[in-house]
Amino acid sequence: MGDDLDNVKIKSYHHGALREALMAAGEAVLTERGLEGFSLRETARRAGVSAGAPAHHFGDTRGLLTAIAGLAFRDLTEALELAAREPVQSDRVLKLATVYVQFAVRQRARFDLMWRSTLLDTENRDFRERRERAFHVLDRAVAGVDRMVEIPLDPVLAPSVAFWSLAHGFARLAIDGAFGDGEPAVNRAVETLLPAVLRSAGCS
Amino acid sequence: MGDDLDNVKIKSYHHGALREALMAAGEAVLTERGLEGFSLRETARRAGVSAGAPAHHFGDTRGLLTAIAGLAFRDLTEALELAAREPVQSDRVLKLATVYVQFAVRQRARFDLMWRSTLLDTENRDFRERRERAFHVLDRAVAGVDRMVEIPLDPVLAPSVAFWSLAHGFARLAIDGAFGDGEPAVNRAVETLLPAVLRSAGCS
DNA sequence: TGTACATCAGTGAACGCGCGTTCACTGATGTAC
DNA sequence: TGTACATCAGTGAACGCGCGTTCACTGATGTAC
Repeated sequence: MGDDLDNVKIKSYHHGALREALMAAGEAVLTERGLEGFSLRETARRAGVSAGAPAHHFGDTRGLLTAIAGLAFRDLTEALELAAREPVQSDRVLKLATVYVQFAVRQRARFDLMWRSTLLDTENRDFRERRERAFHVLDRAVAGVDRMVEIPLDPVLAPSVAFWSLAHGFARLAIDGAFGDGEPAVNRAVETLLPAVLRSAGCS
Repeated sequence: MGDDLDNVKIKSYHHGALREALMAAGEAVLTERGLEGFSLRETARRAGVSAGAPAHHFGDTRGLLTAIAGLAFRDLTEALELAAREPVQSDRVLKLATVYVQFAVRQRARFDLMWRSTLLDTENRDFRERRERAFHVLDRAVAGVDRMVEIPLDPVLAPSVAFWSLAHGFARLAIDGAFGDGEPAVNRAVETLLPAVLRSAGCS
């Protein structure tokens, strides 16, 4: 049922949009099995394609994972940009942090992947740009000014890096069960503890 | 050379202290290969013992990793306790954060392991106690009071959790290359950026 | 002090597993004339 | 409009790998009498 509609082009030697299909399949595998359980073969299987096919589009596993991580950074940037529109500074910071932490909690495997640099090609231009952009949005929102910085090592960036570290650390601790195991405990932490934490850090 | 001394008891069917030897070997594997590259067989090999031997002491891989993680938490607690002795509040916080971040940076694989709960038996009593104790030391040092809390979800703990998140997030970002790749970049971040970050967060 | 016996802590061989990658191949597509 | 040909995007079988765990076994240790 529904097969007729979905399989209008029942089968053809060439897929047409395999690159996108593989990335989607890869994200599905990540979601279901977690980053530790990821496998290229399983991803190919889900995309309905042989195990050798991905090589044509991504070279190897690292290539595919890097592409997926890049997309995740783009999504995070978009979510942060939306939160950055908040006109009141104190509310903005809380919103920004909440968005960051929610992103991590709700899309755990993708978030894990974004930072597991041993599995990624961190020299990849696209990846680097997208990661950089995420930090810039965050920096602009926190500092209230627009500036161009290559690597966040300048002390001028301290407030932004402080906020970033806080949100990132809270997200990781929540994900990794430091505030209790299971979804309910994690949600409670995000809802009640996170605002208190931001307040006590003088962020609002 | 030296073999005579090291192998006084050249070989005996029973090892005598295999449990400890396996944990040490496991830590060596972690250090050399990283958490992703860990393997039980390799650990047994290094301890000079058959692949089946660890089962007698740890049950399975998870058991061994949990024991190693517990030890890491104990070490972290000790390091934090030392830093907590600092009498001046502002210096204490900076010292505490530095110790936390240095621990993560210098013993990356162990630090990774401590939080990779999918690989650990988080129900293990010893492990839970040691993890809890690390947070307590941190809480006491930051809040300046001694209190008993089970799970850090109470808003009263907000300042401690804020500090914890900040240190944890900074450590992770540094480790994962967000402040630049390679040891020199990471060290520079810890030395110059971290103090600035703490200052801007009103921690000193 | 000696002996029987239970228990403990190892061995080593085998099992089955899924993995990533390679490679000669072939079917489909697009392009030049 | 038709044809030859290059290029592209797949197949599927095979390779070799190291892994964690199991299990019947055996050597060593400790204990009871």
